[in-house]
Amino acid sequence: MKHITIKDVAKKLNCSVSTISRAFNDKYDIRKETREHILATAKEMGYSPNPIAKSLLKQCSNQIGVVIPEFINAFFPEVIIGIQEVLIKKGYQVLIMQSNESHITELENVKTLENNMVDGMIISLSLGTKNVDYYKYLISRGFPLVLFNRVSNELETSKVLFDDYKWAFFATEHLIYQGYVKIVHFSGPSGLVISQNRKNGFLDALRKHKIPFDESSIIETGFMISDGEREMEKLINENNLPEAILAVNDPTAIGAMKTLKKHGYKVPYDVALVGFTETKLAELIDPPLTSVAQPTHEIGKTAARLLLEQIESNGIFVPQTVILNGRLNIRESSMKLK
Amino acid sequence: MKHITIKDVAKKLNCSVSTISRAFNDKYDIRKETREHILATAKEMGYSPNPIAKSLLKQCSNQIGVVIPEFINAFFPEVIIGIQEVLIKKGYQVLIMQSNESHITELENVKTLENNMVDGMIISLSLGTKNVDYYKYLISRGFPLVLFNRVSNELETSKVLFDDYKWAFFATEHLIYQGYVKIVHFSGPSGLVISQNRKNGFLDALRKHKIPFDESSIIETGFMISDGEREMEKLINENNLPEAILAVNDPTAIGAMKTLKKHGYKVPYDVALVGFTETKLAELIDPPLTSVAQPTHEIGKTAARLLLEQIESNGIFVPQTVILNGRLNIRESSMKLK
DNA sequence: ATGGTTTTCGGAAACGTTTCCGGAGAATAA
DNA sequence: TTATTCTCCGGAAACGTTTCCGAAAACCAT
Repeated sequence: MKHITIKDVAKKLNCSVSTISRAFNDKYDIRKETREHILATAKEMGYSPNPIAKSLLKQCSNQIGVVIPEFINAFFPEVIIGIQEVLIKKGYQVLIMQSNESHITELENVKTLENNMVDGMIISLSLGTKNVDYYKYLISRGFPLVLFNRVSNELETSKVLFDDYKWAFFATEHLIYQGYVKIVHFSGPSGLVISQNRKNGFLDALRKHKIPFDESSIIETGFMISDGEREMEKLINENNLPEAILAVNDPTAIGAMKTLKKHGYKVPYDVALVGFTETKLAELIDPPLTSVAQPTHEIGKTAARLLLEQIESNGIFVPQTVILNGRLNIRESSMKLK
Repeated sequence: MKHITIKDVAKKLNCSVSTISRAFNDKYDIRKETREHILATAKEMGYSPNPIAKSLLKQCSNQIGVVIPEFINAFFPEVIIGIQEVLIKKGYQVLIMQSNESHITELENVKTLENNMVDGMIISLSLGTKNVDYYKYLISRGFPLVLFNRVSNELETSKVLFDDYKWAFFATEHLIYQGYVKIVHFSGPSGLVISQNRKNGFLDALRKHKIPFDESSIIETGFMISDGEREMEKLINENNLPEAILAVNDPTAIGAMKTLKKHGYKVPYDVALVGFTETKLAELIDPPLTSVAQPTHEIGKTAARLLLEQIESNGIFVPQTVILNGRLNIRESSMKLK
C-alpha cells in the first residue's frame, strides 16, 4: 500500500534527498560513482520518482490532453493513434476525454485537463460549441492548443485541416462525369466549418458544370449512420429520389445505403453514393463505397508535432495551419453502369 | 500563465487558507455565511482547487486507469464508452492507454498509471502477456484491479467475462443444423483463455453431433482482418475449402470473406461464415455476417461497477467474476441455401 | 603555506492542498 | 458570577519532489 519515496532511499543510503534527486535528474554536481550507486539501490528498492509531486513543483505534468466529440465512428480513434505515436516517444502521456458532442461536457473536460496541469491540448470541437471564449482565454495566456477537424475561425492557434472544399469538389465532379445530374448533398451541421467547406465544394462543382440546383439539393444532417438512415427514409417517403448523393461522411452514406437496400433500391443503379472520411467500412460494405480518404494517422501525428513545437518554443510561437491531402477512392457505389 | 491558488483567495478575503479549504470541502466547522461568501468570491476569481496538490496529499487521484491492447477494432472503444458512462457520473476521470498487444508497453502503462496514483485500473491483457507477476504484486497490496475479456486464471481479482464456450458451442451447432459438415475454426492465439474457451465450445459441439474433426479443423490466427485474409488465402491455395468457418471474431471472419470474394467464391454458397464479438460491420457487410453479439457497453459498465465496489469497500473485498450473456445474430453468411 | 577555484553534497524553501491541534470568543449551565 | 461546552477560525505540518544557497573538502597555482 505504501509507496517508496525519495526519503526512504535517502535514509537507506545515509544521504540527503537532494543527492538522490540529483542522481535521478542527471545533474552535473554529483560524483559519478555516487550517482550509479544511488540508481542501483533505488532500482533494487523499486523506487521511481512520483510524477504527481513533480507536476506540483514544476507546474507541468508531461501530459497532453485530447478532447474529441465522440468515440463511435472510426475517425477519431484513428487520429488518436497518430497522436499517441508521436507523443509517447517524446515521453508524454496522453489523456483522452470525449465530449459527446456537448459544449458543456467539452468545457468541463478542458477545465479538468487544465487543472491537471496538462502541458497542452489537442481538441476537436463538439457540435454544440458556439462560444469559444474559454479557448480565447487559454490562447491569450499562451496555453499550447492545437485544433483539428472541427475548428473555429475565431481562434488563432495551430490547426490541422483537410482540404474539404477541394475534395468535395472533386467527389462531386466524379459524380457529374459519371453522368448523374440530379445530385443531392447530405451536408453536416451548418455550424461547422467542415460542413460549410464541403457544401461549398459541392455547390461550386455543380456551378462549374452548369448543373441546376436549388435549396432541396442540400439536406442538412448529422454525422451518424442513423442520420443518413433518417434523411434517406424521408426522401423515399417523399418519392423524391435523387440520382446520386454526396454524403458529408461515410456513416451517413452507409445509413443511406442501408435504408435504400431495405426498401429494395439498388446502389448505384437507383441511387449512387459517395462518402467522405474513408472508414474501413467503405471497402467492406456492399456495394463498396466510393469515398474521400482522409489521412487520419497523419492528422494525429501532425497535430501532435504542432503541439510539441509550441510547447518547446518558449512563447515566441506563430500558429500554423497545416492542410493535409487526401484521395478519392472510387468504388462501385458511384459508378454509372449501363 | 499563473494559476489562481487557494492563497490568492485567502489573501483577498483576509482569512486563512484552511478556512478556504473548509469552505470548499463542506466541513462542519465553518459558518454558513462565511462559506457562501468564500465560494462566491472564489468563483468570481476563477479559482478551483488544484487536483494535483490534492492527489499528492490524499495519495489518490480520483482517476481510473484503463489499459487495452488495441484501439483498431470496435470492441474496446465500445467497452470504454460503457466504463466512462459509470465512472464519470461518480466523479472519476478515465485515463486510457493502449498496449499495442505488447507485454512491455502494457507494463509501462500500468506503472505510469500507478505512479499517477490512479485509484484503480481496468485492464484487458495484451497478447504478449505471459508473466503476470506484477499484477500479483498489485493485488497482494490490495490495489483495486478489474480484468475483462483477456484475463488470466492466475490472478485473483474481479473479472468481467463472456461465456465464450457456450456461445461458440451454440454458433457451431447453428452451422451443424444448417447441414454443414466440414467445419473449420479460425481460433485466436492459443495463449488466451478466450481463445481456448471458444475452441473448446467449437470442438464439443462437433463431438456432441458426432462430426468428425482432426487437427486441420483448428487454424490458429490473430484478431485482425489481415489475419483472416492470410489464413483464407492459404486454404484457397491448398485447394482445401471447408464448407463453413467459425471465426474467433468478426474481423477475421470479414477478412476471410474479403478473400473469398476476391477469388470469386460466394458466401455462404461456397463457404459459410460465422463471426464473434458482433461489430457494427457485421450487419453492414455483404452478405450480412452471422455473429455472436457481446454486450460491449454492459461489459464496460460492469467492470466499472466492480471496480467501484472494490474501491469503496475498504480492504474487505471478495473478488467477483461476472459472466455476461450474449446472443447469436443469424444472418445470411451462414444460411444453407438450396 | 596561502589563497582561490572547483567539486560534491546537505539544508531548506517551495509547489497547492488538507487536516490536526489549539485558541479565542460566544453560548450555555450551574 | 464562574465554569464548561460549543462554534468558528488560524497556524502548522504533511504529501514527494526540485532547486537554490551555502559549506566542506579537495584541488590547483603561486
